[in-house]
Amino acid sequence: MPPLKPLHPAASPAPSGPQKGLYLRKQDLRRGIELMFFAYRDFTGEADEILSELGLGRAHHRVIYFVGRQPDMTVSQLLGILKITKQSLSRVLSHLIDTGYIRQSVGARDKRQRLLALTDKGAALEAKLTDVQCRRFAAAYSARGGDAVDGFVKVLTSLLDEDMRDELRRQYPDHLD
Amino acid sequence: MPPLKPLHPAASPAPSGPQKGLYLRKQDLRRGIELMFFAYRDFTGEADEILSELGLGRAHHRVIYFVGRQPDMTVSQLLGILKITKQSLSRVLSHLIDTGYIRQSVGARDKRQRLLALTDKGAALEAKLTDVQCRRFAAAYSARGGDAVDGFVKVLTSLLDEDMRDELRRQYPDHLD
DNA sequence: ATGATTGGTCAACATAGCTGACATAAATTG
DNA sequence: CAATTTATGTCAGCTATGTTGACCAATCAT
Repeated sequence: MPPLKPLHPAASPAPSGPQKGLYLRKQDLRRGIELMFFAYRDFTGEADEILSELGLGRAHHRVIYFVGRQPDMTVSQLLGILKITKQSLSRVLSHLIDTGYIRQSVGARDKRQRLLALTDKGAALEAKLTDVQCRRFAAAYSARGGDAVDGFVKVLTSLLDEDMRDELRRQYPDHLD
Repeated sequence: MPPLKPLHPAASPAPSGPQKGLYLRKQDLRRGIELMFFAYRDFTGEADEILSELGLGRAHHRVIYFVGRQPDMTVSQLLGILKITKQSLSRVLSHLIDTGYIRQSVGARDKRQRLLALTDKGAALEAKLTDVQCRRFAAAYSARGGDAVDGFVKVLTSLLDEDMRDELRRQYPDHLD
């Protein structure tokens, strides 16, 4: 593949058009868009490989991750986080239960609820997957330092829809908002 | 849906385990993982809606975006950016050509190459889609300020695979590395 | 001329989302 | 208690987007 030409030749000065801040130039916004695309893909890539060897996909990963994050969560809660249909979840969840990664128990307070938790097998996989992703984050965070991490978290938080920002506040009470 | 319990009760003090930096606590790394998931979903959500009304999907968006970014790019270059198979690209690209969003021309230097460019119709859609995503970024960037944007870009860049970091350096010569 | 590169095509398959319809059991409410 | 709502599950079918593998044609480079 022939290499792409740079979008903006090094010689071209920063345009001084009608922008409110230097970081609000169209060019910078597009870089943000592209960074999100590339970073998300690379960030999920390693876990995807591990999963595919086990015949699992990213959808399974999400279930395992969030169930591991909060044992005995209900199906409703999981649906609310993933924002997919119960039919979509059902396929993935059933498979994880059949293959012994997740177990269900009946809710004590409300017997309609199915409380979800990882089995030992599930917890082992969750640890492995979370580990590779945490390593990547730890490397990035270490390389860039606390101030950069702070900015990263702030900007990502502001990219969220309103309701997810609320949700995150509930999840992480000490979340800088 | 009953609200999720916070992962870490507000009362619990920051653990002082064997961490190198405060932002490298397991909790902070997991928040990073979750932020990437939620932010990516929300960030693509608005564009997805526009696309679905036109019978298009995110794959079409990517093609339109990157072709718009660099007119007359070759199929090889596009494949190299998207990192999908040519068969996957073919389906999407053919559709965009058939429906008049993209046009092809034969390479002048190398007649095997098909140079890709947006039609007026394609450019209009690209503008609309990029606009909604840029708006979201502009809002987030403005809300958080230049230092936060700087940290955001730095951390995302460090989350990339090595080769994509090189690629980005080529794309944005003034990219802080 | 030969071989490599660029691009396209056909077929088959897998994952992961979706809608719609329907069922069951438990909880809640009048 | 009866009626309704809620939580969950299930069946059937559709769509979008990725994958392999095989094969072909045009063009370029040696």
